[in-house]
Amino acid sequence: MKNKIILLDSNSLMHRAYHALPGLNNGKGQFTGAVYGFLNILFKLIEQEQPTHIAAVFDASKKTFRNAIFPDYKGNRKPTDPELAMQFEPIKKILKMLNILTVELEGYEADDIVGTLAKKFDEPTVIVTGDRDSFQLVNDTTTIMWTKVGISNVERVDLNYLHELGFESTEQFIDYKALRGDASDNIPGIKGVGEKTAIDLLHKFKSLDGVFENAESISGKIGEKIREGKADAYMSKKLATIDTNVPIDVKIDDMKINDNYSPQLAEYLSQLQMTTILKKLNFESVRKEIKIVDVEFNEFKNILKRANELSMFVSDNISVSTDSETEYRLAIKQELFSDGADLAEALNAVFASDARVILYDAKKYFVEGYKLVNFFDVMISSHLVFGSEPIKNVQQVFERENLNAGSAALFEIYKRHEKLIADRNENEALDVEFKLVSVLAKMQKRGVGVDVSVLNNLENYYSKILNEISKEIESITGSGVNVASPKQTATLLFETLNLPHGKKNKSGSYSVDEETLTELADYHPVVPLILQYRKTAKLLSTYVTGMKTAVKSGRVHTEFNQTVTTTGRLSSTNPNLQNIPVRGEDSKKIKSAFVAKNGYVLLSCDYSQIELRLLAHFSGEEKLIKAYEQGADIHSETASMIFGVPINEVTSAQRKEAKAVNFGVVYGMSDFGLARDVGISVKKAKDYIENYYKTYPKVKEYLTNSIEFARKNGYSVTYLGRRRNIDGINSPKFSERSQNERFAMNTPLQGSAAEIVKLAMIEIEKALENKKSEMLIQIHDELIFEVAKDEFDEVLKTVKDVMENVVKLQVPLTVDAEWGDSWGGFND
DNA sequence: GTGGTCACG
DNA sequence: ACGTACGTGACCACG
Repeated sequence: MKNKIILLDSNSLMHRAYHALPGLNNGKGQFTGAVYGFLNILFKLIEQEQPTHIAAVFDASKKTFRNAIFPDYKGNRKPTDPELAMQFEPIKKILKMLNILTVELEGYEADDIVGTLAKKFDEPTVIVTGDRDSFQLVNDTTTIMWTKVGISNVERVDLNYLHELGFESTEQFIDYKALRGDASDNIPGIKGVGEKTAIDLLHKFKSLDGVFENAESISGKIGEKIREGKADAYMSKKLATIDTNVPIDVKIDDMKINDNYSPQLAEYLSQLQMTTILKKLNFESVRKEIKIVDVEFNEFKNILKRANELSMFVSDNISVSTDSETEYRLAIKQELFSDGADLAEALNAVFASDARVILYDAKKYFVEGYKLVNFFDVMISSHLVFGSEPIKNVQQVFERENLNAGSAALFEIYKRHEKLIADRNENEALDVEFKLVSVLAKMQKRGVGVDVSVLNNLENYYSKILNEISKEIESITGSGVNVASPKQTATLLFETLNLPHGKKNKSGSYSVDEETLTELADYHPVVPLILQYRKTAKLLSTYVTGMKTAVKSGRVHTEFNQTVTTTGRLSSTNPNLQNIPVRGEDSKKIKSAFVAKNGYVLLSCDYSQIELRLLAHFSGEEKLIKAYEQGADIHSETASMIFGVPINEVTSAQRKEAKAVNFGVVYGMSDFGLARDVGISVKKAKDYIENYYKTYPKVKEYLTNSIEFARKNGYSVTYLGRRRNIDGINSPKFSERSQNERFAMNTPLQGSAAEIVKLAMIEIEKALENKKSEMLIQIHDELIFEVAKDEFDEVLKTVKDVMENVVKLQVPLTVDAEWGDSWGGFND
């Protein structure tokens, strides 16, 4: 096949695309218009021109050899918009993944390099640019695709085109510029010579040299100006002439196209939410070539026997693949159809195979009682690969990878993710998640004991209270308002009763949340009743009635999700056992319904201030480290420092405020947020924060670094290397940018804490393997066990020991323990 | 299905 | 001038 080269004047194209689509962003604060427009031009031209080689050329710096000739060259240029500037790294990254060579060289403009390459290879070449300067590069083999206006209007510029413009040669085109100048590049040309004069002169004298050879014969004012402007004209010619001898080492093979795109490409494009581009790229090679082979059970088993790696997908059949191209399908016995294999038998065969089994949601199979020895869970790898975005279902994963559901697609995703995770140093994070899968499955299956009679009593108790409150509200207000409806409550309080209103909520009506109502408590007797009603209704519906429906054979079995949170924490659903009330008398009532079985106690072990300790560890702040080493009360310590009082004179109010500051740091504190939480003025809060950072300067430094890291890389990273995408951190919108900065500060702390707990869980599960005692629940920094009384001392020691020593930090980790016959009646 | 509210770390 | 604490899930009303 004959060669054909496409050379992209990338800076010019990025500018064109950016100005055609200036505001285009993906809704996450990332501007993508230039990238999007650039790729659209690129793909259109690839299709149209069918090149064999491509290079994308960039400007390396603003100052070039032209500035040595004329310091003001391009001196009138405004700085590049930051919204455009931030798109250069993404486009280069994408070009790399497309296997398209990017070229840049310090001191040279893109069009010099383009000109050099065009001349060097002497092959049919198409230069893509929005810049008319490059017209001088046109010759018999080189044409230009010129993005005349915007990005969709592309014209082919060849020698004929130049003739039609009135130029007899490319040389004339340069001379034209030497005479006329170029305002946009700040090339002076000859003062007083405009477009028309320049063209007239070139028609008459053919060239710049010709003009000056005959300069004396040009009469009038214009002749004078031309003679005066000789030096300017020749300098302008130098500036306008593209340097085709740039010392650059590119071989033609470096530019060879290769559509074996990087596996990261689809992922990255979908991260930028460039769905149109994704479609255009047709990541369908896998899809198109999939061979589907229907097999019987014996053949199926033979395939399993031969496999080293095996993906499995279950729908109305069970399909397996040992590569991305072929799918072996086994029909499953359905209710209406008697033929086909038994699903359980087929699954057992799969999991008994020596192969690594690639599947979606391994925990589901563990819970169903299958034993998976060697597996790769695509649900979990997706959560890591997608920057810790929540994974909702398998369909979402296939969509993001641009593949159709099937076992071959799962195999393809496995290959992509395995490489990606290794490249991103997330192997350890992945490994921990995989090891945790079976641990969580066991915890779910164990469940926790619930005494339903306690719940029944509570149901009566709270129902009665609710009835009474309702009656009282009705008698006070004279109307049957439904307090559960924020809308009705707002109407009652702010229209009927005319109480002073506070903030509005998102939907524009006045908020009736707890904070607002607490402030209004003294205004009208109905307000405290509403608050009390709400609290009681919550307890009744969520924790009493709701829990009752979740009890199966005396136990509730929550579901722990590994792929929901953005920080790497677990979440708990159906029912959520991570938000059982802990404060106040009612919490004890509810918790007393959770009971240990006969001969056992419930043991709770929780990390003390794990996130603050991680802050001390990561920041290396000596004062914090020392305080923790000495087992000091960190909140009092902080209070003493920020309020400037001796440690033994810190009041409980000061300690409370300092505690809020300490929490605030972990959340990426703002003065406003702290003020609101503590109930002090913003000014005071600002002082506290300032004092805090003065006291612990390395904490400040650490947090700044966390933000800088996210800004530079687009993600935050945890102890084990988990990444969370932080993509709005460069947003021009203050609130969005600030929010992302808080994410950047909080994620490494919350995420690393979550990982430490996960590591402990894995080790504890192993340590308790041959014990009667079992781990049941995880509540972020707390683990709850059902411990056989005769194993108690040993188990407590083991658990505490593992939790405190599972990682080695610059500060000690400490664990507090409580235990009792029920969750509510702890007696330590 | 979404928003408001409130339970937790 | 901007308009906030970080991370979740369940329940209710309402469209």
